[in-house]
Amino acid sequence: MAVQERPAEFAILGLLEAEDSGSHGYDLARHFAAGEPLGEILRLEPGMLYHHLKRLERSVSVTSTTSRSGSRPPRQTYRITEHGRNRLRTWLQSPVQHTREIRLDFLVKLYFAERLEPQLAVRLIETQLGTLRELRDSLAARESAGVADPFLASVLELRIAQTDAAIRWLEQLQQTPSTHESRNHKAGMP
Amino acid sequence: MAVQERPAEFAILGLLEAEDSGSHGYDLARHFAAGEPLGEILRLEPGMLYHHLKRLERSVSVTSTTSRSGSRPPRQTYRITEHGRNRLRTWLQSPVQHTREIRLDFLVKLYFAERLEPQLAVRLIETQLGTLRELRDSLAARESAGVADPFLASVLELRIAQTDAAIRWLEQLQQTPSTHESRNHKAGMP
DNA sequence: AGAGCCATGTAAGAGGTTACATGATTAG
DNA sequence: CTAATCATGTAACCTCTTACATGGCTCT
Repeated sequence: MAVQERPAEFAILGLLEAEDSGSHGYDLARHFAAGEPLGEILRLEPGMLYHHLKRLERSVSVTSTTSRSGSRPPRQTYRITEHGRNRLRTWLQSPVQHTREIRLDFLVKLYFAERLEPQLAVRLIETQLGTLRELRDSLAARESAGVADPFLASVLELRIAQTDAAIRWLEQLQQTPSTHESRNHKAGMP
Repeated sequence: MAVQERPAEFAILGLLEAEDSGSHGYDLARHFAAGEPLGEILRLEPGMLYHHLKRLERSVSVTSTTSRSGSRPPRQTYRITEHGRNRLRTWLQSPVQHTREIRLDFLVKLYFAERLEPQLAVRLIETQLGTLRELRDSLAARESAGVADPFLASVLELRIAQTDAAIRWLEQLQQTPSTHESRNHKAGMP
């Protein structure tokens, strides 16, 4: 697995971006539970969630403040930083490079792009379509150039079929734009 | 990742099944290098290869004999055992349960089924088609039952599209049967 | 009083990546 | 003589999964 993917960390950043007042671990955890839309594509157990929060703090993408309300156990309230916001925005604008990443990485990007700034989602779908079309064309070129091994030919056909399916799905997304109300839409992320 | 997947170990078993006289690590490694058909779907670095061989030996799926030929460095020659043969055959007959496993696990199964016993590949394609069609139907049922969240509806549509693409690819495989000569075809695995 | 929720973690271990260690032999 | 190939591993380091530890609060 390539270094620097970590859709989970960007998902956490995305949740914090939508919460001006910050959020704490247990609160964030609910979004990753079964039944929640985000939980349907990305499951995150408490252990890993708290681990990611520590990592994000180390990379200065979030800051935390300890607060005890009454006699409850103390909470770590996390807020996204300027640096975190920049990383998030860059990530949300970058299409995934491989068809297999559509299922997880791209869906997470789409989820937050739609919720944070619908225009971002429109552009993301466009650039992702461009990337996948290039990929499809390069696969098709390899196929028509002739593949010696019949097994490898099948593999190529599978990849083309999966990529085409993703392309058609994206085209359909483009035509039936999200009716999602941008409840958390802010004037614009920096 | 679920326990007990390890397509890499079954790939090693598959290679050993085709070599009556056994094989050693460095020899096996060549099959997993770039350029080789197997290497196109499953890359295995030396470190992991030797690690898997040790594991397979511990689980009595293979046995090893040390042999030094001349003054060369001593080789560990590995041979598949009866138990290993049974595990391999069971694995080759089991369809994968998720669409995302088509790209790796299923392709490895197909690769070895075709090479070891073409009839096995025919049956594997059939049962895999059955599994994927059931999956597609259950996804379609959930879709027509109505999904509240529009984002989740998109996710469902993507999964259906990817599953359909895999189904059509398998149907095409079925119609244009492998012309692969069963060079290593034996009377039949036990 | 007990169940379950709030809240944050640690521990153990499976599994993988990358790089390097070692040392002999063969090809140019 | 130098580089590549043969041959087998170890070491360090990530990531993720699963399970559990801790302790207070709230609801019935």
